[in-house]
Amino acid sequence: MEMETRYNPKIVEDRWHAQWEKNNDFAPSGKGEPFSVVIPPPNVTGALHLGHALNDTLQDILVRYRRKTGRDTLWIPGTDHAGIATQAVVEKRLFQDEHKTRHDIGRDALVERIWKWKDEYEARITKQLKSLGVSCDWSRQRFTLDPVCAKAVRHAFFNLFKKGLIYRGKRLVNWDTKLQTAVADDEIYYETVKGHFWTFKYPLADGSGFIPVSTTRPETIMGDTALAVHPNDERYKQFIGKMLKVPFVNREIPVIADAILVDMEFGTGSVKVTPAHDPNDYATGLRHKLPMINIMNDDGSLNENAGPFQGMKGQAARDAVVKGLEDLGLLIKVEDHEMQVGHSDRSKTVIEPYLSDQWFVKMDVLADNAMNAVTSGEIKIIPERYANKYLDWLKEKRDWCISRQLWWGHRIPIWHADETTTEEDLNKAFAGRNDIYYYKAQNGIWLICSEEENLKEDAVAGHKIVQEEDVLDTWFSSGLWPHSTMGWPEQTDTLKKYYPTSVLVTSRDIITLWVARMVLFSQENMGTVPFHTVYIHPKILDGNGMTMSKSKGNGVDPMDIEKKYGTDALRFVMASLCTDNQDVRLPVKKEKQEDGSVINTSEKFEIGRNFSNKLWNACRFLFPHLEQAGALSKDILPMDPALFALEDRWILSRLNSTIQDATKMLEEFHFAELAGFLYRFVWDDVCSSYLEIKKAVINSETLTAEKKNAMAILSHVLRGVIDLLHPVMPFITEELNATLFPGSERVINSAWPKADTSLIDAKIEAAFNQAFAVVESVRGVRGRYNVSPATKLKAVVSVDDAATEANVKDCQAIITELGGLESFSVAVKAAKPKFSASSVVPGGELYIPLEGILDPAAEIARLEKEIEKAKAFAASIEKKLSNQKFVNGAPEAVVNAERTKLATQREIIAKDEAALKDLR
RNA sequence: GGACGAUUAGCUCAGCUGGUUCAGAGCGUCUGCCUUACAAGCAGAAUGUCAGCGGUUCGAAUCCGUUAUCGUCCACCA
Repeated sequence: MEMETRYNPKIVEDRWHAQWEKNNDFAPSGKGEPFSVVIPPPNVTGALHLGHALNDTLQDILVRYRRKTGRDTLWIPGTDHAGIATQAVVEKRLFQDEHKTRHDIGRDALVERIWKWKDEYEARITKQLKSLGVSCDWSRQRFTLDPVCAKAVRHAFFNLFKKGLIYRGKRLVNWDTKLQTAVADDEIYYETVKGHFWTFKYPLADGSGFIPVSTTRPETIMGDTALAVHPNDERYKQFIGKMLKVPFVNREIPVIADAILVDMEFGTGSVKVTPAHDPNDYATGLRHKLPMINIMNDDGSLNENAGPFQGMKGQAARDAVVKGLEDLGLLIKVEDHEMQVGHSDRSKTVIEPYLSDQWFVKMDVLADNAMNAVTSGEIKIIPERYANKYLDWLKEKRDWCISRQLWWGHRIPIWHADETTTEEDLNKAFAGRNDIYYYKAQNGIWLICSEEENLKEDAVAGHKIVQEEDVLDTWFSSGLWPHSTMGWPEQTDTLKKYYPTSVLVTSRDIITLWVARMVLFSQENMGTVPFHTVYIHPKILDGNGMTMSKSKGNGVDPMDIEKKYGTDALRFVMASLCTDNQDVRLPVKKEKQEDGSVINTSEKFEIGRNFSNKLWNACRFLFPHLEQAGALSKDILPMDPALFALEDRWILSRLNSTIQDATKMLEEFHFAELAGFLYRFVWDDVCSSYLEIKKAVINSETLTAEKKNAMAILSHVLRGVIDLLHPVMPFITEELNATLFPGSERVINSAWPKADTSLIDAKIEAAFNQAFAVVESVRGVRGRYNVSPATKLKAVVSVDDAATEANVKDCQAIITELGGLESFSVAVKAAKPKFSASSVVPGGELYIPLEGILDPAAEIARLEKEIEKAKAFAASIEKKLSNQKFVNGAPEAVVNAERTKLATQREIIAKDEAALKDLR
C-alpha cells in the first residue's frame, strides 16, 4: 500500500462519514456518566455561515472529547422556525415571483409555502452540518415547530396561563405596518433620518390664548390626550389644569404637570402627549390615567379617530396635517431636525408605536429565579464578563410580549368564547378536563386555554368558540429547547437520563433573548436549570471589522472552505481563532473558481490545510518503516526503555506534557490554545525535531534494535497525536489510525490519552534545548555562508568544563543529525581550527572550519555587532544591579537571575573578542 | 447617555497571578535550498516608542487614573 503524497480530504471525508453512520457512532453509548448538548438551532431562513461553523465545531470538539473520555454522549440537533424572519423571506419571494401578498393567497396557502421553504432549507442545513463532521445523533433531530416541540409549547403555555403568569392586555408595541405584526425591540434597528421639528400653537379651550408646542410627528395630534409641562416651569405654571382644544377634532384635553416626561430646557418646554403612539407618552398616560386614543389602522393609515385625515398614510398624512395647521394659523415655525427612527429588521419599514391587544408573560418572579441561577453560581457563564449582560437585562423584568400577528409559528392555544357564553356553559362543556382552563377577561369574554391542539368551534354547546389568530414569539419555543427536544412534557427516558444538559455553546448576541429564556423556562417547567455552563464564543468579522452578511457580500460559506482546504482544515482554523476575545477578524478575499464562480475565502485556512498535510506526510514517511518493524497493527509494539537516547526521553516528555496541556485547555474552553499546543507538538517537536534527529536510524535498511525501538516510540507518539487531534480534526485522524493501526478501534471511540507524568522531565527538556542551541549555531553559520545542506560540515565544540563536555556528548546524535555534520568533536578548551567561523553557545564555543569560504571581514563585522549588542544588554543589567533598592527589594531569585544574565553576556563578550583577535 | 471590550511586527492574534518564555506565534517580506515524508516543504534573516499622557513600584505591555480612536450591546432624543 502506498499513501498519496498529499492529503486528499475529499476521499477521506466521504469514507468516514459513511463509517460513522454505518456504525451508529454518534448515538449515545449508554455507558458512563451522561454528557449532553443541544445545538443552538439554526434558523431555517437560510444556509449556514461561518459563525455556525465556529459554533458547531466547538460543540463537536467538546462532544468528541467527552465521548473519548468514556462519557455517555448525546448531542441533539435541530432547527428553528424563526417566525418573522422566515415568513418575511417567503413573503418577499412571493411578491417577487408572483406579485402577490399573503392576503392574496391566505393563511393556509402561505403556511404551506413556508413549510416547503423550511423543508428545503432544513435539508440544506442538515447537509452542511453533516459535512462539517459534527457528531450529532441525527435520529433525534428536532424542529421547533414539529409535533414534539408543539406539544411542549402548548403544555408550557397552559401551565403559565393557569398560574396567571400569562395575561392579555393592551400595550404599546413596535408595529411593523408592512408585515402587520408586533416586532420585538431587538428586531428593530435605528437609522438617522432627516426630518423636521414643527412648532405650533395649542389653543386654550376657552379661547384665551395658546401654548406653543413642538413635535416631530404632527400627524399624531389627533391622538393627543394631554399637554405636559414641567411643574416648576414659571412660563406654564398658570396653565396647569386648564383645558386645551385639539385642532381638527375639537376634543378637550388637560394641561398636566409631569417632571419625568418634560425637560424644561428642551424646545418649547411643553410636550404633547399621545399615549397610543409613543412609548414615553404611553408611560405618561399610565401615570396620569389618561385616555389612550388609537388613530391608526393595522396598515399604518389613519383611522376614524383622525377626523378629516382618515385614510391617509405616512408622509401624506403628515403633510396634510401640517398644511391644516398652517391654514388654521396655528403653525409657528419649522426647523430641520435629525432623529433616530426605528425600522423593522425584516421589512425595512418605519416602526410605529402602536396600541394593540397582546399576550404577555409576567417576568418578575421568573426573572428573579433566572438571575439567582447565575448569581448563586449554579450556572457559570464563560467568559465571566458576559454574566453582567445577562443580569442587567433580567434586572429590568420587563414583561415579555409573546404574541406576534404572524401566520408562521405556534398558534396561541387560546379560544375566545362568544359574548353569551357563561361559566356554566363552560363547566358543562369541559367537566372533568384538566387540559382545559378558562378565565374571564376584563372585557367580560371568557378565554379558554387548551392543551388539546384542535378544540372544535362547537366544543361549547350552543356557542361558538374561536381560536386566537396570533402566533407565539419564536423565542417562546426555542426557550423550551433543552427539554422540548428530549420529549417533555412526557417523562421520557432521554429526559430522565440526559437532562439537564452539560454545556451550552453560543454567541453573545443571544445571551438575553435565548439563554435567559431557556433558564427561566427550565426552572419553571423542570424545576432546574437547563445547563450548568454557558460558553460564549467570539464573533467572526471580516478583515475590516464588519459583521459578515449576505447583503454585504463578505460572508464565507463553510462548504466552499471545506471543498478548497478540507473540513479538518476548516475546523482546525475555527478552533485556533477561538480566543477569549469578543470578536475575531478574518480577512476575506474573492477568488474565481475553475467553474467560473466566485467564492469568498481567506488565506487563514491555509494553516489548517498545511497542517493536515504535514501530519499526513509524516505518517507517509514512517509507513514503510513501521511496516518493517511490525508496528502496523492494532497491537502495541513495546518500547525498550533501556535503549532510550536523550531525544527519545525528550519526545516522550513532550508528548505527555502535550496530553496534559491539551486536556486542560479542553476542560477550560481554551480552544485556540488547544490548537496551538497540538500544532507545535506535531510540527515542531515530532516533525522538525524528532523525525529529523532519527532520520538516519529510520532510513537504515536493516531493522536494528535501535530502529525497532524508534518505531515503537513513534507508533506510541502517533497514537497519542491521533487521539489528541481527533476532536478537532476527526477525519484525518480516523484515516491515519486505520492506515497505521489497522484493526484498532475507531478513534471516535478510543480512549482519550492519559498523561504519564513520570515521563515529563524538565531536566531532559533543558538538556535537549541546550543541544538545540548548538544546532541553531551550526545552521546560523550555514545560513551566513550559504552552505548548502548537502554539504556536510565538521564541527568542534570547545567547552569550559568536563561536566558540560559530558552533556554535549550525550547530545552528539542530535547535533550531528540536525546540524548536517560529518564529524563532531568536543573537548575542554579545544583549539580553534584555522579559518573557522565561531559561535558562542551555552557553556562553550562552536567552531566550524570553512577554509576557502570564510570571509574574515564578514565575520569581524558580525562579531562586532554581537559584541555591541551584548555590551548594551550587560550595561542595562549592571545598572539594575547597582540599584540598591532593586538588590534589597526584589526576591533573591530574581536578583540572581539578573546576575546570571550578566555573567552570560560578559562571557559572550569575552569569547567574541577573543575570536575577533584571532581573525585580525 | 450607560455598560462591556479592543488598541502589541505590514496582516491576524497570543502574552493569565507585575521580574527568563518578555517583547512572541502564524501569515506576509527578504536570502538560500527541487536535502529521498512534505515546495501545502526545509534552513536562515529583517521588522516593534506594546495607542498617548500621568501615577503606583526597586521594576510596568501587564496594576491604577486619564485622553484618543475603534467595536459591540443597552437606553434615549417631545
